[in-house]
Amino acid sequence: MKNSTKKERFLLVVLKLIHRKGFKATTMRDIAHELNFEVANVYNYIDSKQSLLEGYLFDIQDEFHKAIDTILATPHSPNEKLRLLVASYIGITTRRPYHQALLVNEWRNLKEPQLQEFVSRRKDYENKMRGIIAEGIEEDQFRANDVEMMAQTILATLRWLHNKCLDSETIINPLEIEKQLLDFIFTGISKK
Amino acid sequence: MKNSTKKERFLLVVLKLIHRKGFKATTMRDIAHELNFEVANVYNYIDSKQSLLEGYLFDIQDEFHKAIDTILATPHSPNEKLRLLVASYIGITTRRPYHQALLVNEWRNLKEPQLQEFVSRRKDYENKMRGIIAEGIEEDQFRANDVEMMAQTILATLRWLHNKCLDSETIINPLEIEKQLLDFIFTGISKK
DNA sequence: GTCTATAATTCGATAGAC
DNA sequence: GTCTATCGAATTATAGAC
Repeated sequence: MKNSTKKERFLLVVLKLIHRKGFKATTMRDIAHELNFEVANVYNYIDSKQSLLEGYLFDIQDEFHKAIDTILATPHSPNEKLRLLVASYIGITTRRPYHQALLVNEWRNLKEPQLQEFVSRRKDYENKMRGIIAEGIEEDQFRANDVEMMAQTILATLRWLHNKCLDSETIINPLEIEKQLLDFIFTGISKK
Repeated sequence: MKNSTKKERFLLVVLKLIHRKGFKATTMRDIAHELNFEVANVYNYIDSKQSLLEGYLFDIQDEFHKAIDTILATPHSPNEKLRLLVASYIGITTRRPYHQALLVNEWRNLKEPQLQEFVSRRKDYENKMRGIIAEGIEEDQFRANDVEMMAQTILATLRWLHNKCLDSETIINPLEIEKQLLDFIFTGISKK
């Protein structure tokens, strides 16, 4: 039983290469060299350089969307939903840090109409997150601050995580990260 | 009295163009077209496309370093130093959002040896910030969490700000942002 | 400082043989 | 699926006239 196809191995090797060099700076020749074959062969696996990027980004974006939709479908309190959302975000990031790094760093390299579709879908995600926060404020669980800024600030803390996953020399512990991040988001840095 | 030289106006126009299109995607032809003259003329203002990026990045990076060094030289408590640091970060970002956006989004496009110099200097900044946090933990002002994660998480919330400055249709109020962000960083999202 | 013209290189992608 | 060979376009940068 093989647990990954040839194409899946291709995609992972190239993903790491693109992460290292940046999407624009990674040429088809770089990709071919990394796989020890010629440029023309790359086109056995993909249609174009652009479609390669699109594949990575919409794939990981979908995973984030499925996660938030699952959480929204639960009957939990806003407080608990936000905790679940943070936990799911950390889970995806620790499982697929290279995809997440690409999502954060390279989405600007999409071309129309994919760029607009990507931004629109991201906006959907953020709106759902704002919904949770707004609900929490209504129910007096969260402080009544600017909802948009709250959502973006929390997302900013989460969008940094892939760096820790990829830089860290030791195996990281998602549960430990989850604890620390939830602690920070919900009660801040002050001791009391 | 003119308050900006011809070169300064050139740099600002090009900075906004690069912010809009991305550094790699912005060609010398794009720059020339934006300024209504020919490609060769661009080289009257700059030596190369790379040196243009280096100029922007090290300029704004310097401003951040001067700010943190000024704060470190004060006799304030760690708590107060961190508040001042956040305030200064917000100040720089609201004053120079395009530079800050470039700093966050395009530093990867530096080439060696400038890339290494940039990363090294950024590490210096982060170390100084960790110092403030570690001191605050020692003095029992901050919770004893992972210092590195605390620093990076706070930085992540700050590194998002330029988006708000540049996207917002209304004039933003730095003091209002400062209040909200300090509130979040120090006491989190929870009501109580 | 502005232009035309072009050098020198690199890029993504394809044709066609095996 | 893999190769050689190459196309056509785009790139940064420079030369030299005005």
